[in-house]
Amino acid sequence: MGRPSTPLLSPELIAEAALGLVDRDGEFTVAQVAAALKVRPSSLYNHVAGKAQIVEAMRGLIFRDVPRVPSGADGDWVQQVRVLLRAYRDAFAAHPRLVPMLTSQTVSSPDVMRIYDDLARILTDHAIPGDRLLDVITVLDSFVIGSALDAVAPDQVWDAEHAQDPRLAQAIRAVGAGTRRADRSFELGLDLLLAGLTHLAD
Amino acid sequence: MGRPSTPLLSPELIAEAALGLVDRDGEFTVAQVAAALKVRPSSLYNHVAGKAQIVEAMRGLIFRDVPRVPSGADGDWVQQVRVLLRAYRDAFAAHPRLVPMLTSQTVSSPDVMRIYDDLARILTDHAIPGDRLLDVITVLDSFVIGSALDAVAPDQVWDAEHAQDPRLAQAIRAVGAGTRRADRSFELGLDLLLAGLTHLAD
DNA sequence: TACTAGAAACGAACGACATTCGTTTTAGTA
DNA sequence: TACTAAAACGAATGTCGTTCGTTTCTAGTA
Repeated sequence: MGRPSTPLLSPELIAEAALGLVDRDGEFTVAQVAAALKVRPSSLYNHVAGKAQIVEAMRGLIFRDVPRVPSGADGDWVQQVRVLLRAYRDAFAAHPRLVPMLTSQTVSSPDVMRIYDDLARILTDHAIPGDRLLDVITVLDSFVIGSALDAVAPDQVWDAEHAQDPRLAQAIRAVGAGTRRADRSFELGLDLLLAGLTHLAD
Repeated sequence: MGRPSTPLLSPELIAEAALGLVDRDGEFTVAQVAAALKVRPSSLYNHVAGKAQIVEAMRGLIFRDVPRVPSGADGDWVQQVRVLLRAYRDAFAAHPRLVPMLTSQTVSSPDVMRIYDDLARILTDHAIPGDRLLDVITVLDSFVIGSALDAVAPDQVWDAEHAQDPRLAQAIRAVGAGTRRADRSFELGLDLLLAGLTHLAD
């Protein structure tokens, strides 16, 4: 009992333990996180304010390693945007079951703003008019988040049984497994949006 | 006590009461729903299996009134898709605080599949190749859901204080209030995606 | 070096909440 | 008119997040 010689907990350790549970079970309880860290639930509250804050810490975790796009990055600007959005989306896709939890609260985490900043710089440096900047970023952000949610959806959503239209039912049967399907759709949407952006830049 | 002469409850009444609470508070408890219906919490379980089912009933409620697009609808097919997606998105936007709850579970509600069916029919009837159909629908669906989530986000997300890039910060300050901003972005994304689809149809 | 303040872990307890079960009353039906 | 099932209720239960007082140890200071 009492304070240990070396701390057993930290916000990062708590977030990592919670993320492990979410990846495995799709949910987590404070008691489970405590058990994973060989600690009593009440101990967590010396490091985080509550369960919601643990979720925010997980958000920080998954975006921490999204690489910045340097000012003089190689490739044309469309390619730069493409790479950035892929990295943004991959951060979600690496922890699919976490995504729904991140949609409940919309906190302006610095880790997310950093991505917006890079996006804004690339777009304004290359032909996107300033009065459209925020709308364009919102469109791209919406698509990425929507795609991330789609990747979580079990293929049950695309259950051929529920489709009235026979061509839709057949298309559902023809398509591959979950991850590949979501990947292909994301790339298609990226192509469509970026092609549209080049027209907007003219 | 005992069974009343005329039933006080039904799945629809329960869903409507819950939706009212979600619109007002952004959340709901079973006890609150019961109180709104002048009933004890345990009574609800004679009509719905649990809280998750109440959420699903709310999903059905908001999509129930999305109009079908008839086979011989007027306007070109791009316009038909545009109208359908707007209606789909408006159904979300009418109850913003409900949207995050709908992302947790992904059940194939018939009310949603009906929208997919119409979408599939319009797209295949007009030039979208069958092997791309499901990907296109997924792209459009992802964008709509992402946009719906964006509409919930308080403008705090677009807080100029957190933006490093000065041009982003200025763009944030220049933009209007929440709802109009989300509407404009949705229309822009719609333009971009539909323009891309016409190229895909060639 | 002795002393103090605060950090960190713990145990106990609380309150909110979803859910279950047995009971009671009434509606519908053979 | 009896019987079955529906529908509302009250009580009870288990889970869960969170708070609080206590204990022990670390770090800073006179």
